[in-house]
Amino acid sequence: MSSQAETLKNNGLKVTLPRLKVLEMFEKTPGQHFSAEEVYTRLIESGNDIGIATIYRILMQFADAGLLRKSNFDGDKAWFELEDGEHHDHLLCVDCGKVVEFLNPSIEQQQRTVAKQHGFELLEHNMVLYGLCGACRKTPMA
Amino acid sequence: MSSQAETLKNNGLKVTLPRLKVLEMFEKTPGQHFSAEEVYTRLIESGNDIGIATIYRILMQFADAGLLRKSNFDGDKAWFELEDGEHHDHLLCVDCGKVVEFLNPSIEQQQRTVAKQHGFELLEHNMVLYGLCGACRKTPMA
DNA sequence: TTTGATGCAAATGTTTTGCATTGCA
DNA sequence: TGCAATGCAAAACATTTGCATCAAA
Repeated sequence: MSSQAETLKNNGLKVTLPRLKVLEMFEKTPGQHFSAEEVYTRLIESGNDIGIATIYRILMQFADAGLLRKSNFDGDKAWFELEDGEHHDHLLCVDCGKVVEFLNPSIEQQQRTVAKQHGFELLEHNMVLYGLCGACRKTPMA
Repeated sequence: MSSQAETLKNNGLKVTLPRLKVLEMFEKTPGQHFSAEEVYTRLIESGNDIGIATIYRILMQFADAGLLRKSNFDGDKAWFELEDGEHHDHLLCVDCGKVVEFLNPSIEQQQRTVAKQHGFELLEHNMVLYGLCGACRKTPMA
């Protein structure tokens, strides 16, 4: 049995071809983010016969199972990435779309403090920093 | 001329009835957030004749002009609030939807540091903390 | 075999757009 | 008057869902 099949089983998901293909795609490209549409296009182009609805269902299941992480970079469409077990936030270049993952313990600490100050129990958070990456700062858009 | 008319003019926007009504609605309820649909419903219920498309156009213009601030609490619809000139982030109760605004200089500082470490010029950021407010912690959902 | 997964198409919810009409300056 | 703003309806877009079919256990 493939390692992907093992992963699915361990997460209580029945092993099916579409699920294997989606998981495989993410594991082939560690550290990258994809929208549902992108996952769909890639699989279709790889010769797989799969529907966009199935992609959405699988991505949601994987996110629920903790295999994938779902991010919403503002009002835009949702992006998915492999969950590496380690929480992190995102730094996004508004020019080229480059995404950098980071983890800042000091910020995480302060977030808990802020929540506490307002009587909240912090469950999770979403933080995206928008800026210009080194390359795009040197070559501004025409 | 009304103060709302002044505000519109000062921001390079022609003074029209729909714009006045939208601005007035926000200024009447400081510190509150509304979706486009909510703004629409409120104005209709106040006896105004206005289209949803106009609401969207006006909200976008106001956000561009810096009069309003647009927030996307995850993949959900967009929310708008009066821009008070002071940047702040949001703390949201996942149960009752209560929104608390906060500003934490230490986090803001760390964000700049993180961006710098990765060679980015920080332009802006989006941060939403999700949790349970005091009231909802005491009376968990059935 | 039997239940759950899939694919398709249609429905949904939010937001945007084309276009004829209206209304500020 | 003239051009921008509006209202309506339709389009666009991401996402979800109903349902008949298919496939994994």
